[in-house]
Amino acid sequence: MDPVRSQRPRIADVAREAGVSKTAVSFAFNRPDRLAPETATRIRAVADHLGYRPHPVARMLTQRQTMTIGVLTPQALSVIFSNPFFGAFSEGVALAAEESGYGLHFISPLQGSLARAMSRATVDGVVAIGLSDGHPEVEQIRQAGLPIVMVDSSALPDHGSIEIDDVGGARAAAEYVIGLGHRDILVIGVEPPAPGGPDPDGVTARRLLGYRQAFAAVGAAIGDEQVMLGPASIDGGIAALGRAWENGQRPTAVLAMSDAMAIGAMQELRERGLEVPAEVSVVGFDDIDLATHVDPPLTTVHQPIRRKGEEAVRLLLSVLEHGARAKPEHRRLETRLIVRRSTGPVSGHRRVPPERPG
Amino acid sequence: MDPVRSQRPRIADVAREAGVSKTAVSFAFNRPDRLAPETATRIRAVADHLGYRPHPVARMLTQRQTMTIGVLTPQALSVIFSNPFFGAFSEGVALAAEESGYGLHFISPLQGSLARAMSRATVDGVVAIGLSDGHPEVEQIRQAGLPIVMVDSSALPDHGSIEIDDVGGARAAAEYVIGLGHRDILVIGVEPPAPGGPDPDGVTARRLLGYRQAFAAVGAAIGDEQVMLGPASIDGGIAALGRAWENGQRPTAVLAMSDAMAIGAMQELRERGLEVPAEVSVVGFDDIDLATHVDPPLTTVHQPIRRKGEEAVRLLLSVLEHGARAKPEHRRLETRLIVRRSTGPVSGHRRVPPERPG
DNA sequence: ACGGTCGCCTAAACCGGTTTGCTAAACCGG
DNA sequence: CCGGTTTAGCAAACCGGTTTAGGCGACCGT
Repeated sequence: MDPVRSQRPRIADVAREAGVSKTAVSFAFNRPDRLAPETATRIRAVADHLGYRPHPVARMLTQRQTMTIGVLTPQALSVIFSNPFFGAFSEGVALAAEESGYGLHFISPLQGSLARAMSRATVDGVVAIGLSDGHPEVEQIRQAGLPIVMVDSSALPDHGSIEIDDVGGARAAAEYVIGLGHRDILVIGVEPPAPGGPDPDGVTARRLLGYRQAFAAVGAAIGDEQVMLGPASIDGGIAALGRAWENGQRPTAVLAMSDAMAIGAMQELRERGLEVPAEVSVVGFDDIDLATHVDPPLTTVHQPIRRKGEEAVRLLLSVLEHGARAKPEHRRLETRLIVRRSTGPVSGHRRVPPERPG
Repeated sequence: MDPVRSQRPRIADVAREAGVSKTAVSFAFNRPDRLAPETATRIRAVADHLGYRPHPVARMLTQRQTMTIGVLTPQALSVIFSNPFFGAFSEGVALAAEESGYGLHFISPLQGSLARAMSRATVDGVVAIGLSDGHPEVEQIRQAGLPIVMVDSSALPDHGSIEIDDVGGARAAAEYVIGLGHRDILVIGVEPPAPGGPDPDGVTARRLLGYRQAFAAVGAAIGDEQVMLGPASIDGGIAALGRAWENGQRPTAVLAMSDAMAIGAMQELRERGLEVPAEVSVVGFDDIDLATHVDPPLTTVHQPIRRKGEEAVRLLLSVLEHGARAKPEHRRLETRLIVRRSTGPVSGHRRVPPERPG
């Protein structure tokens, strides 16, 4: 018949027990200098004895800050965590957040609705990755007055952003295989999150542009049938390469927009009896840790994934601390081609002539 | 001279603007049935026009729930995200959380203090992975009245837990290599998070026990010099194998407690001119996705990583919803050996005789 | 005309803290 | 002994919502 009144001790309980006011208790925790030393000590002792901890939510409410930053992803976390790229990005984010004493809250569509997830989230600011500008949630966030830093989406002028040189990186990759003599190419790309055609401004579009620029420069074109999209995972790469092959594509080089997909493609090539790089060259993108550890080590376009996460957080924190007066910064990080052993000169002969034999 | 009074519209603003009470506005959002339909519509229109969203923190405070679950890790997120195992585990956690409408908050030591991080965190419950029982934070969490589910630590009776059969899995792995004729073994283990000796109850200890049981059954023993610890990553595996080799160990089989480490070990073996599995067999633990994709595909002990995350969350949610009256459940998931191609019979001869030649 | 329902809406209390005046006592120099 | 300054602590307002307990008028049956 006694349902344990008030599970958790409140500040008033401590105050009563210690024979002081709530204010005193609050001071004992937050501004001990405003209390006689021994009073502060005594209050803390009572609090300890009662097992009292200030309720974090109540504290957030009065202080108007949560000491938490949100990581916003347009895709479900359950799919995004399977991409090693995201793991590395999160490392960077976590590093910067932890060292500044901020917690991390991952925000992804709840029951299909990113908006619903956003309105529940208690964060001081948001790092959004891969969220295209048009996305309605961006508007919602701005209305909520939350600072936001966009990663990998072309920037809106009034919030910070971190980008990489996607076009340049892709172009470098393509130029390299062109230099090796390759002209028959297959592009394996990352499917945009929203099923509704590639977002015109997305990563995929920018990298494709880079590839196309390089080929255009030597008078070649990349047709749509040479571009295969899929999810950014090893299995996605396997599937994409498989589909291309079934469609009759017989490239001498594969340009993948993600290392995970490149690794899948290599594996599927081997499965089909093709040697990498002797018969087919493969280039990835991202330079995830794994890229050096596969066999053969993957030629790929390096981007500073962890640093991207770190800088995004630092940009956000600078806005949080200096108020919105710091005008939004747009930072672009470099990419560079890393040549390893998954690429080689085009072989003089084709084992399986693509057209009529003889 | 007008610093934008009240950045964000409050419920009182909406009430005034719509000419109703705060209560009515609240009802318009939460219990429209208690209002005349057209009143509710009008209020919502006004709210919309003002760009009003209920403040999530205030809402949390009155409803006494945050709709958020915490994932507690004793290590910094910046190190833990580099382990593919954790990515897969998070996938499972995210899947179950998202489908129930819960958000995810990752809790890791802030500036070195897990306790500080915990007291800031606004969550309804906690899934703790790899937190040994003795950890003082467990006590803190209980005092805070937060439900908790422990993953991979031997259970305290009064909260739920998810475990796997570490001992059995390790024993199966060891028995298998014993059956292949191997007697010269190297164990590569996961270094416990806290630098202070292996926790006697941790995963590492349990798996080691399994290995030892199997070898004891054939009258062999695994000496301490045959056990090498390191961080659970590819590089950790490389380093561990390297160190063992420098110490003069010449095993014919390597038992690793993590696939990432096993992959690193394989790579380092190849680096040193040894063939896997012809000259040295390698067994992993976990069966991460990558295990099928390396060359050769890795023989390993499978554990249902994603399901572990899912079930932990479901256990937690059932406590959250049925109150603490549901008595804590302890669930143990199965492990099983998956034989792939990184293991083979011990070769009859040693290329490099370990002792005096001839 | 009257008591009883019902439908719609509100005032006030509450969630659990922090913060802003303010008061009363102690201290201090002259 | 007196006016002024510190010091220690308090009451009350506030953060931004939700929820309880009614109030009030319209409608209804008699």
